[in-house]
Amino acid sequence: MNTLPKSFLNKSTIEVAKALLGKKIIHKNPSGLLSGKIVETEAYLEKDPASHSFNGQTNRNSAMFGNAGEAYVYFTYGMHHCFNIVTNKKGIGEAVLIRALEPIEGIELMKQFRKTDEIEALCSGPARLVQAMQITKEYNGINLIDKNSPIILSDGNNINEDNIIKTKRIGISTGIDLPHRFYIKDNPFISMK
DNA sequence: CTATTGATTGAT
DNA sequence: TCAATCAATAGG
Repeated sequence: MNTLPKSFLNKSTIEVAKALLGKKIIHKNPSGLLSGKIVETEAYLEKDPASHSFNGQTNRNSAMFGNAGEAYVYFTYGMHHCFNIVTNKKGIGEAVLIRALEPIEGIELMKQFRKTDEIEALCSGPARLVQAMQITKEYNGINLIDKNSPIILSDGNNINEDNIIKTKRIGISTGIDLPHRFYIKDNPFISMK
């Protein structure tokens, strides 16, 4: 079970968003191991009106400006958290939003956290997977490619370019023309179906 | 200090 | 289609 090499993040945010498909997120939770395969992502660039970083660094989004491979966890809509993987160099506010996972380990725990028995509903949405994986804002800014972190990014499959669908992003009101959402073709765990 | 707005979800 | 629910941000 290896963490992703640092060089993995040494690419553009768009490239990283695509390359993350098929990789794994593992949370060493006190109640048990929780893990899932990334099946859907969205890229947020610094010059993107839909990005939190568009208007510069603030207290809320400062984690986005950290080093690649760190976590950016934010709270929104008064009730939800979302989980991002920071990309690009320190000082540049770019990140990849994880929108959906295919549950692998700790499925019974996820059912409890999410209060549902439907496997396909456990992690098929940015706020859903955060609930299922028990990610909290305490993890904002932690290093995800350090073996000692509670949450790590792990190696997995590489998805063939032919099986990556590229579309417009979801839930935003600006920048809707940018095709920065990526997901694995024919995967049943995609959000907003 | 007050008002508005979300990178959403779940119920109606 | 709409309510839930609140921190960050914009405006005065």
